[in-house]
Amino acid sequence: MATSVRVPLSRERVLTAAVGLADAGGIESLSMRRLGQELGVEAMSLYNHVANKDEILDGIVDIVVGEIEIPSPGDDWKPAMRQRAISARAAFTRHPWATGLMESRINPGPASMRYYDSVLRSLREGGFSIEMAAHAFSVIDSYIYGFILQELSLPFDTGEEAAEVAETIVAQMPVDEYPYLVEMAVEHAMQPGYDYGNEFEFGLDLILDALERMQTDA
Amino acid sequence: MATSVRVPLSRERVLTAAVGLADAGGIESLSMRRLGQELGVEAMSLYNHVANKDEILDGIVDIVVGEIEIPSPGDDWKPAMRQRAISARAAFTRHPWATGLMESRINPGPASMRYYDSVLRSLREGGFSIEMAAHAFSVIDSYIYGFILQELSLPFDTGEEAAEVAETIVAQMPVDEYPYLVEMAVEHAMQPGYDYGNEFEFGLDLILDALERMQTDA
DNA sequence: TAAGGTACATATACACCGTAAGTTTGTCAA
DNA sequence: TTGACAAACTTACGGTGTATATGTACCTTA
Repeated sequence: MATSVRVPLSRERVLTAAVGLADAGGIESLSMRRLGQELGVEAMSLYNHVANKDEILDGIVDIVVGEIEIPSPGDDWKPAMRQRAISARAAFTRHPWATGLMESRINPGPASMRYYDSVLRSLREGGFSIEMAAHAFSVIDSYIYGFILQELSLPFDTGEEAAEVAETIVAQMPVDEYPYLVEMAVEHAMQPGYDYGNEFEFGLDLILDALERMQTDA
Repeated sequence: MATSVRVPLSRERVLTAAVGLADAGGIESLSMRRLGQELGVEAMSLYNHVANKDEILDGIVDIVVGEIEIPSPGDDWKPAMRQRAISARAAFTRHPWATGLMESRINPGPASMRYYDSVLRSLREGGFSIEMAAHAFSVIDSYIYGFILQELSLPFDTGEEAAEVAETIVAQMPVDEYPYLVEMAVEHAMQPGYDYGNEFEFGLDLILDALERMQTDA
């Protein structure tokens, strides 16, 4: 009688729906009840496929990390690092909620492991010693996540928006108390064509060039 | 009869207690009810001094930022940036919960404004153009927050702990699947004397040196 | 001294949250 | 047909932020 084909739930379907929910309404809109609803199921049914909500959070972070393009064997380390940085920023921009989750998530999933391993491989094959590879990994990764974190905490998305927001903020800011902040806002952030996102590649290249110099000098 | 002197609640007392609660039990232990309890008051009484919980979160982030040593007028930009980076890391290490809050907090408080302004002043007085100051600010800040974020997401605190954790992780890791991860763990992180925190100054100096070179070359 | 206003603490209530425990249902093998 | 098992559902508990309404203690002014 019931012609509807029962599509069974699965860990994968749960996680995919969770990513969709977080994308649509932010991480705070991801509750077990809403997630169940999204899947046409009661909240408690989800517990047949994941141990608890923490496991869901770990899982969706790993999904986002899995979207980052990883270096292939044989790639030159410098363009490879450049590319993976840009790809990481793109992934976290698509899923802004994932950035804040990084801090609280302890258990790396398989995609994260593969990601880290391929980055280290790229550096080691590029001639970095173990210690220098650790240095390079740390500084590049810190920069990537830090930049994304800062970018996401800005109260605007586009350059035009930035100018508007800056204008209203400056208007109600005690100018003589924060003169350099005002200067930066008025003479830089409020200028036409400004886009904070453009800063990303400046810092990235500064770091990559410095690492390259350090490597060739040694 | 009642000899107890009534100490009235205030926004400041609320925020201070909130910082204490978050320090003691993490940010998820900070609830309005527990906070009221801490202050000997019902949860709803807090709303006479703060608009809502978000305002508390904004407020305690600003308190943490206020603990960062800021450059004084006249300081050389490079040691000033170095010092404020180290001081920022120390502040966020004392209050780890604040790092994750940075992403979700939009409204900078007075301490944050003063902090940003003094950093910009240091760079501008150090000879950076507005554009270069923006570049430098972005790359240094991104690095600082990114590093802290990474450091906090490590599942260990000390070098010895790191070695232990690495050992158990590697033991259950498919070695041939993540060879470079294993190499890094065994030949670096598990070595005596290892401490991820030492990476901080390497990356910091790499960035500061690169900025200095860029400035003198120009 | 009395009256009125203001500031702030409280009490109650609502809609949500994660999840423990127990019960029912759907599906497939014997 | 029966039995077993997986997976869905139901109910319930103790927590969350906060809207609303209700005291209550103090200060100001007459």
